[in-house]
Amino acid sequence: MTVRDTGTEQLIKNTAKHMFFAEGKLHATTQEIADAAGVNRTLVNYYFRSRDALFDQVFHEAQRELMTLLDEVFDSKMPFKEKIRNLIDVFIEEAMKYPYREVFIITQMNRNDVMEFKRARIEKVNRILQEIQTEMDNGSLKAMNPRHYIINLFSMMAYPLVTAPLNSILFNMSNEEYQALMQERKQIIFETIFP
Amino acid sequence: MTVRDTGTEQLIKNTAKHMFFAEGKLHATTQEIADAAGVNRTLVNYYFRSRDALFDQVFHEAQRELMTLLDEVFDSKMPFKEKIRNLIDVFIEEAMKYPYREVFIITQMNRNDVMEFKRARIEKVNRILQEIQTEMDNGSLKAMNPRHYIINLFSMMAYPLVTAPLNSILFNMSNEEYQALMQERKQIIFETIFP
DNA sequence: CTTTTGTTTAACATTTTTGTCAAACCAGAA
DNA sequence: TTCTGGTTTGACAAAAATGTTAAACAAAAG
Repeated sequence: MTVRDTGTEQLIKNTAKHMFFAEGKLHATTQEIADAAGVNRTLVNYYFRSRDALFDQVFHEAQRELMTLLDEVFDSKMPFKEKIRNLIDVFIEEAMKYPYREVFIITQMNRNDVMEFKRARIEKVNRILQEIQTEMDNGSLKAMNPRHYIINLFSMMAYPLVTAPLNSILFNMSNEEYQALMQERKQIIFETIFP
Repeated sequence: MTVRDTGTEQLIKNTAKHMFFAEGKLHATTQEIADAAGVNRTLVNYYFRSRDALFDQVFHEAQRELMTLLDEVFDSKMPFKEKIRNLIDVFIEEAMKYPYREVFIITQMNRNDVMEFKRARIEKVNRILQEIQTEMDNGSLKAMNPRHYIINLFSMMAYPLVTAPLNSILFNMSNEEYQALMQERKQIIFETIFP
C-alpha cells in the first residue's frame, strides 16, 4: 500500500486548532476551517469523516497536549521552587500561543455532558497536591488547602490571556504592550505565590 | 395602546442567559433556547426579530450588568481594603451564578472582531488603577504595575469557576465540595492579595 | 357580546451547514 | 508509458437552523 501523505490531514487539524485555541473561534464551521487552511471543504470529510469526528479528535489531542505539558514539568526532579518557576515560564509561553485551549476543552465538556479521566491522572494530581502539602508543612509555603494553591497559580497564568481582548481595551493597551505585560507576569506570579 | 406583557420576552432572554452564562452552552440554537424556555421557537423571532439580534441584546446587557456590578463596588466610599473584600464577596457570588458570562463576552468579541468602550469606562478603570497606585505608594500594597494587581484579583475569582467541570474531576470533588471550596476562596484570595 | 389588538401556533420557505459521490488529478510502481 | 491507488475537486443531496406568514387564540376595551 502506498501512503502519499501530502500533509493535508495535519494541515486541516492544525488550522482547526489555531482557530479554536488561538483565535477563540470556538464555533468555526467546516467551511471556515477549510478556507483558513486553503483546502477544499470536502477534504474535512475525506480525512475526518465528519465535523464531530474532527472536533472530537482535536478535543482529545488538546487534552493530551495539556496533560503532557504538565507531566513534563511536574515529573522533573527539580526542587519545588524551581519546578514552579519552570511551570510558570512554560505554561505562559504555551498559553500565549493557545489562550483558548482550556476554554475549548471546557465548552466541549459542557456540550457533551461530563467526561472521565483515567485513574492514573487523578492520582498524579494527588501526588502534586501532596508535594505542595509537604512544602506547606515545612513552612516554605503559606498553609492552606493545596488545591487553592494550584487554582491560584493556574488562574493567574491562564485567565489574563483568555480575557486579553477585553483587558487590552479597558487598560488602553496595544497588543504589543499587553504581551509585554504578560511577560512581566511570570515574575509577578512567582512573587505572589512565594511572598 | 394595550401592552399585555405575558413575560415571554423576558423569559426567553433569561433562558438564553442561563444557557450561555450558567451552563456554558455558548452556541445554543434558537430551538434549544425555545425548548428550554418551554415556548414556541417562532416567538424568538417575534420578540427579537432574529437570532443575531437576540445574541446582540444579551451580549450588550451582559456587558452592562458586569460593568454595573463593578461600578457599584468601586464607586462606594469604603476604605480600599473593605472595598476589595466586598468586591471579592459580590463578584464570587455572581460568578457562581454566571461563571461563563465573561467568556461569552470574549467569544462574541472574537466572533465579531473588536468592539469599543465609552471613553468614560476607560477613565473609570484609570481611576481604579490610580487608587491602587496610591495604596502601593503608602506601602499598604506590594509595589507592582497596578494592572497586575487587578488581573491577579479577577483571575483568582473568575477562572476557577470557568474551569469548575475540569477541576472538580481532577480534584475528585463533588459539585457541593467544589462549591464549598469556592466559598473558602473568598478569604484565601483576600489573604493572597493582602499578604 | 363584539371588537380590537397583542400573542401564540403550525405550516411553509429560505438559508446555512454538513455529507456523499463520481470523476478528475497526480505521483510512484510496474 | 501505462497502471495503480491515494488525493482533490465540483456537483449534488441531505440535514439542520433560521426566518416568514397567515390563521388561531386570548385578554382587555368598548
